[in-house]
Amino acid sequence: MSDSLNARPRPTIRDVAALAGTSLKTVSRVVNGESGVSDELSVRVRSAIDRLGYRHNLTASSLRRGDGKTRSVGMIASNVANPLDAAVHHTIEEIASRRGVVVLASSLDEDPARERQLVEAFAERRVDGLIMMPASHDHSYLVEERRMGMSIVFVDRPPAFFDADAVLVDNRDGTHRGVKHLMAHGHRRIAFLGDRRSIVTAAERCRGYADALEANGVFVEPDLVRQDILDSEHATATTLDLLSLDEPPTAIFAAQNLVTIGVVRGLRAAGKHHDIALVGFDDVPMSDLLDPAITVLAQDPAAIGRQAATTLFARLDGDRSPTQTYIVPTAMITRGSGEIRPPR
Amino acid sequence: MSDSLNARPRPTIRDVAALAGTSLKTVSRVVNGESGVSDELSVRVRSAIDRLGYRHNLTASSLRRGDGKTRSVGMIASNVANPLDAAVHHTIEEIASRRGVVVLASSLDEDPARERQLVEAFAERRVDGLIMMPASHDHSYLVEERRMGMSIVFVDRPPAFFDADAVLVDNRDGTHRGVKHLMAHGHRRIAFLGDRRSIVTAAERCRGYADALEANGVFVEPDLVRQDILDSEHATATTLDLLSLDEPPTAIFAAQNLVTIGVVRGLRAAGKHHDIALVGFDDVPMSDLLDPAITVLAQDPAAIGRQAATTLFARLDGDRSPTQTYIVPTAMITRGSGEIRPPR
DNA sequence: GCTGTCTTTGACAACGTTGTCATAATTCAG
DNA sequence: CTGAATTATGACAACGTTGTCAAAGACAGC
Repeated sequence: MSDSLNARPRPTIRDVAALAGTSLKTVSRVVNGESGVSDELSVRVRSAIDRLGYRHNLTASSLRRGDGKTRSVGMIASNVANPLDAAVHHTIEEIASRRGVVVLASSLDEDPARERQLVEAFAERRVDGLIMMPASHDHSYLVEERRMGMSIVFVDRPPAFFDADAVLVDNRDGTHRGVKHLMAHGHRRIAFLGDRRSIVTAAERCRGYADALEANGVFVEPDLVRQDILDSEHATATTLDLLSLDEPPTAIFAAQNLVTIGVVRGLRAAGKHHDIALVGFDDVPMSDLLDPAITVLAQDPAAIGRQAATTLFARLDGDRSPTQTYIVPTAMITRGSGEIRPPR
Repeated sequence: MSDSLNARPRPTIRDVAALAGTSLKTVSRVVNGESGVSDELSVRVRSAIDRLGYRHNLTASSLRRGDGKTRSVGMIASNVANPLDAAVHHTIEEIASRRGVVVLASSLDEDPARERQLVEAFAERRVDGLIMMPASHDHSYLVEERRMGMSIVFVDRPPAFFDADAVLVDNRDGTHRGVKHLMAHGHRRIAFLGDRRSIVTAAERCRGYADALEANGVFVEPDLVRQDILDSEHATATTLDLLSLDEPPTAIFAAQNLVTIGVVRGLRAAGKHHDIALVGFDDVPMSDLLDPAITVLAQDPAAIGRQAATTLFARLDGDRSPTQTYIVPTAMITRGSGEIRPPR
């Protein structure tokens, strides 16, 4: 690290001006590509910039500028390592970077307290906008933030007690379609394994399950509905438990990707993976290579990210129209596991 | 968006001071938790802060502060949607957030030009440090940045023409061990499928393959070494091509996760997945559920991220010791595909 | 009471930039 | 050649904060 010994402070516009033999303001004009600087002077300034290794200081710039824009947006994800979140992040970041905007990304790991901390951290850095996959159930605290100029778009889960743009997935309808698909293949005893009930999307999916059964005149049997499944292992155990019932289900709907993986493990362990049908919500990587391959309702993370980013930037560009909720449809990918028929 | 109509500007320290009936400086002291403010005044200031919804402005703060720290670090990933990068990102973000530091994350998608753009974008925002998974092959341009105070840690790939801390993976040795494992199971005709040769890690892995063969007195047969594989489909096609040779390989080493997936598809398509052994570099999600399950050399993204973050923060805290390279070992996970024996 | 120390408080400048406005130089119409 | 309009340039204040320093008050020791 020998360089850091002869560390020198970053040159400022002042240093550039001195070297180019001109004033602060002229350098500022060149840096910002404003018109009204003679070619000769402009060249001199630019060469001084190169010689000094000058870097524009956006911190100072955005402080002084009228609009107060920092050219940064925050993304609050459930977990940036989750494949869906990561894919959404990637799309947002790509669109943002085309506009010279950077993305601050943080995970909240289903912790509502952390959500507020992160909003505060981003507010203190004066991000222009926020893309948020929330964990809390009351977003009224954001009213103040927005009044003070922060645009906010919700993704994956809707805002509560707060009016904002949202990009959601057709949880209820998608699940409905998935369960209907199982019924079309002759199933009547269909189990539902879902994530924490407190997560709005999980609850919606459960509702879609009930919708589908009822629409086909089948009663929801409480014993077949298992919610609040926290992880993959829990899903495996629940699957084994379901299989040990006197009248086990002939099909399973797994309402989330980690749950799906756990169910697959459970079915394998019981040697039933070719006998019991399975449809999962969320695509699962490599699932086409399993035997049977898994039928899923796949989300489209690129479409979700794109919609979120374009909505946010439209707001930043001054769009004042009423808030909107966009539903990005899921696509059913039939691969085998969902087409297994029940024994007659 | 009715709020944005009655948008009001963010209150400043000035507004808080006026409401609390005190001076700027006292509010600043309270906000920064400095000592030497009477309890009574401190309470008055805090209540004024709450009433106004005041948010500390870190942009202004870091401009004024002596140390010039922005409490932000940048991460330049190959692709934030790549599971490995995303996991590393998550760990870094967690460690950073414990210190009140935010993480700017961007992808460069193997584009060296973008690498420089991103460094510039981060430099203009005066990030305190940079964690970088580079795409370019000459990092001497970073000398200037570091001299001006930016700490830099390389991850996954080493710096070139630039002395910096690096957190790397035992590509060569890991591959060596994987290929040796195949040889221990009786294989002699082992194919190697690798990523772009221009990527240093890919080249290292290829070298490890050659090492292992030579250490066991087997000549490297050029026909069995396929590099510059760009994606999963390409790997599938290459696998099929290898299988059509007069003397096809009895085992395959896939040097990267997408390649591994492609190879699996190819072996399946040819109905050879139970006959030809396979070891992959990088773990592959769900690979334990495949038949056969896949033997891999797994990286430890959490360990990589932790090492990168702690190294960076040590530098930010003033550590001036000589730069170091940390090697995070890979672990071989034997699951079945790598233990298939050749026909006798 | 007086001196000296310690604590609390605030006035002011400064961080690096850009908005505003004034001035000097140039061009153009008549 | 004059006066007006236009262009190029720079002086200065301001953005919201914190570092520096000085002043005022409280308190102890004599």
